[in-house]
Amino acid sequence: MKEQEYKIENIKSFELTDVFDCGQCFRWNKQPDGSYTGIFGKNVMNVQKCGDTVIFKGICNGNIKEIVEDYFDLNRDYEDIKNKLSQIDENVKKSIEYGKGIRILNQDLWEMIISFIISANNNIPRIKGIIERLAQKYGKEIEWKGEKYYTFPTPEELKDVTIEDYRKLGLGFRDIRLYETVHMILDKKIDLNKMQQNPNTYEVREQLLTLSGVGPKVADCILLFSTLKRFEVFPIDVWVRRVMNELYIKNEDETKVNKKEIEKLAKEKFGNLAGIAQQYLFYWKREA
DNA sequence: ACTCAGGTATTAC
DNA sequence: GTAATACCTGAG
Repeated sequence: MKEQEYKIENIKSFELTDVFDCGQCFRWNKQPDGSYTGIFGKNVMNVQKCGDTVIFKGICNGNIKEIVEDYFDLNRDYEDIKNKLSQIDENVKKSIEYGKGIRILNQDLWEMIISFIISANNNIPRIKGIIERLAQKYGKEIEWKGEKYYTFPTPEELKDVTIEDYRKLGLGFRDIRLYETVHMILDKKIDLNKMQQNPNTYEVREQLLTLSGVGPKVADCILLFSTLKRFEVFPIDVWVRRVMNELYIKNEDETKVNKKEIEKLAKEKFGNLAGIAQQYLFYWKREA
């Protein structure tokens, strides 16, 4: 595989920090020069932005233009989405101004399932560390510019990994959950290809919930951030609960806010764009 | 020492 | 059904 490059001029709705630090991905790292380098599938890539020009550079398993357009969701009109959401109210509008460069990546379904199981009751630096060690130990090495990168391990590559092995990687109590889910998928108790084809979000969500370590929040993150791409879901974590309470519900104790109430509110206000709205609100509240 | 972090599974009313 | 409780780990 040789290095390829792809340049887009006058790009809209694309800011590096917004895309990579809004919480949807775990394997992109900021470089000293401000660009980001990451690995997805068998592609190792660096992304830099100068003015309104974005340059994608890396070694790709295919045509870089096609790969980039798919992964970065470039064929979706985020300007239109932002305009629609901005009309809801001033707070949503403000959150969109803050995270105006967000794009929801098309990330591998399997990788998202495993990554978000690891994310439960955990913090981002540690989540990233665990995923990196997992890839380093069980994924395939790819070298680029003298640096080594590791693909996210496939189900097959995790076939013989034991619960103890996971524990050694620092997974903590999530070790058994990961083990069980890996084997449920290997045994085709859940067929990810079929899941990918199923347009019924409710059914897919129910299937995800049968996986060990996958509860409502993790299921919704998988639905939103993977290639399943269901924008109508609304993952509720501590930050989203906080921002929704502050903006709309105004309960004294945010921890006591009912999830059903938040879900209902999100559906009423954001409809089939709830997931994207969630991302702007989450990022705004967490970073700002 | 102690709290906290992208929740989930288990147990108890 | 809904409400409490434990849970690895490591950074602050």
